[in-house]
Amino acid sequence: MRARTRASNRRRRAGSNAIALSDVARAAGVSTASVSRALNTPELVSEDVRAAVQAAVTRLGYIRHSAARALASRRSMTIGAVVPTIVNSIFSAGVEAIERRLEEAGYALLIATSDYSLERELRQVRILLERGVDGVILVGRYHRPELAQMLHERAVPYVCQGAYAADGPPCVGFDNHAAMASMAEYVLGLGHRRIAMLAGIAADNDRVIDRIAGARAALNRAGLDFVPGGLVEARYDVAEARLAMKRLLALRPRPTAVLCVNDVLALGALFEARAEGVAVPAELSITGFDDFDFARNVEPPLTTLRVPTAEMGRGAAEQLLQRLMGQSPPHARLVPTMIIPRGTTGPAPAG
Amino acid sequence: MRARTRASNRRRRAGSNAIALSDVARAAGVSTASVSRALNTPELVSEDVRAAVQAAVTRLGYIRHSAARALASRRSMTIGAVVPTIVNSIFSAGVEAIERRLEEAGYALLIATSDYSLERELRQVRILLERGVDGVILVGRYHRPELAQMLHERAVPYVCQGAYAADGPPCVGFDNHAAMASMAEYVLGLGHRRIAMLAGIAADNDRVIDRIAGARAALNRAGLDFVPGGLVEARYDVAEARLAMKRLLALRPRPTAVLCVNDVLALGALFEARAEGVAVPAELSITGFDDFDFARNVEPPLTTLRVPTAEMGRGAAEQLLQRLMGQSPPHARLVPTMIIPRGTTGPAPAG
DNA sequence: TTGTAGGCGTTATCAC
DNA sequence: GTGATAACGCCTACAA
Repeated sequence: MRARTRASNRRRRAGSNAIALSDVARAAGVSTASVSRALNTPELVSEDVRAAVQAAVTRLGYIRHSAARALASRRSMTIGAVVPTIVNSIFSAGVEAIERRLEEAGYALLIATSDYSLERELRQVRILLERGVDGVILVGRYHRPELAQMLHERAVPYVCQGAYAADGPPCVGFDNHAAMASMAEYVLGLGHRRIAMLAGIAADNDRVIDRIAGARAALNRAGLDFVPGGLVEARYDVAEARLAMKRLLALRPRPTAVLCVNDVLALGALFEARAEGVAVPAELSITGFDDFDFARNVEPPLTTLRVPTAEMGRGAAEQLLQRLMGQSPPHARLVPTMIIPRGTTGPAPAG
Repeated sequence: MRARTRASNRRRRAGSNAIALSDVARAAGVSTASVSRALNTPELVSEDVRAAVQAAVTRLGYIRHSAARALASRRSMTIGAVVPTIVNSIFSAGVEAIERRLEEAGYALLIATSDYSLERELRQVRILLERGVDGVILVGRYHRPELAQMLHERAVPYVCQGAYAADGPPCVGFDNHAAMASMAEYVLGLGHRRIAMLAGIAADNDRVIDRIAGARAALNRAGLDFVPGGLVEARYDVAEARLAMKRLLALRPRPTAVLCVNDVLALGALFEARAEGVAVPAELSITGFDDFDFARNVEPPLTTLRVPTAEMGRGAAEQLLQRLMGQSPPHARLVPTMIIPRGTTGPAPAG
């Protein structure tokens, strides 16, 4: 019965009809170790072996089994990212940049959404850890304390994106407080004194909290504050933004400027103002935050603050990769932002 | 030397300081098999074992090792999705819906982008296969032939999303040809005769090709065609759309209606028309496709065709999950679309 | 440079 | 219901 070949023997088992590395080894007439080396560290094998393995691989259509690789090498070559949502183009652009960079380095991206909930973020990280990710990318400064602990216990490096903090965990981002403060100052410089703010839901969201605080700080320095009732929150959704904006437009005296926490809200504000017949920027100035695709193309084009989303995503991926390679990149990286004055802001109306 | 405990013994090795299932077994005073069962098929173990294992798991902070599970069970509990890009909210909303459904079922989502290239899509699928995904979700009807072959060889099920075809591989989508034809008919019904089309890049893109063909077929049935020079392509980007729209607006006689292949292009067209002082819809009607967030909120609100993006995503995930569970869901599922008449369309101007 | 062989952490097949 | 134990497919000292 020695006619029973290894192939048939293999096929007998478990229903695995896939080509394994051992099949390649046999076909190439070398050991499995050599195949592994030819594939992973080709510079360590002779030209002959490399060629034979290469030929066998293509002839057999061999595809590596990454679970087995992960188990043996103790690295999954997978990175996990948890973002609030990918439907907001700010995050999706960041994720796409991350994916691109990781792909170049041979890593895959496991994606999860937190829905702006720190609780959910924690759960997602746990799942990612089960999946054996080699690193994690998060958004923002606020996280459940258990999160850092879990990551630390497993020695899984992580990078936070979108908010700069010199002291916290590694990050790539900017100072939300300062950025929004500068926008407030810009509007103050235009002569506005009755200023309101259209914010996102602040709960659990450090970016929103920092931006609100930044704007308020700038106003305070000028001896002002938001107009009474002039700080409203809305979900990141044009319809919600319009509703919230309606409340701001109903204030008397009406604010002459509305600072929005992001561009989606700003467009909602702009649409609502137009629907209500309020002239922008003659009667009312509106500012956005992010500078996404539509910002420069609406009428009038939106004054906003440019955030280098893709650069942050790529930078976060880069930093993680470097850590994974045993390097020690700068702990925190600050990316630049810039106010882009366009058509939705103008001098405060007289009176 | 028998004082050398298993723990220290374990710690000695390979740097793996993670808690393993065997540690849980020891702590709970049961076999590894029982732990595995208590975790995966709790109904097969006694109440005592279940409780002991549960306690040990939480006490030790045990996290399962999915690579090992994948290797042993031959299932990675991971699904791969390849989409053109996630920056377009149509796709990101679909991906988010997919992720949600998969999460409920305990699957993780590996994401990859094709950048609208079938070549790249094929490469990405190969990578996903290396990753051992249990299933794949794709977009559209057009794919490299090698793709189906690879998937078939490995017996990995897949579902295509966003385009309905009764005969091709399993899919969840709608008939792009018919949908765009209905939109063309709607515009014809408004009395328009000089009609143009702002399309996406058609190469490799069945959705775009079908939509163009659908519109043309409807026009043909009315004895018409696009106005000469009235079919232009643009990347899905507001700025590009405006450029393309500029060419359309320069045609003489000017078209009275422009059918856009999606909402992003339609907004670009709308912005450009407004910038050029062309009244919408009095002088020019514009239609979109998708009904994304901004569509109903711009001024005037965009007439478009609603596509149930999230439903398609969820449906695709659902179909894949059913296949994975050995069921045989309907091979192709048609989701409904609907024309949403809003403010950018009106009767053809006289003359 | 190449091969041998042990082990990575689970699951699944057997007996009991 | 429970426990041994052999895979699962690959990597990586270690030896040659």
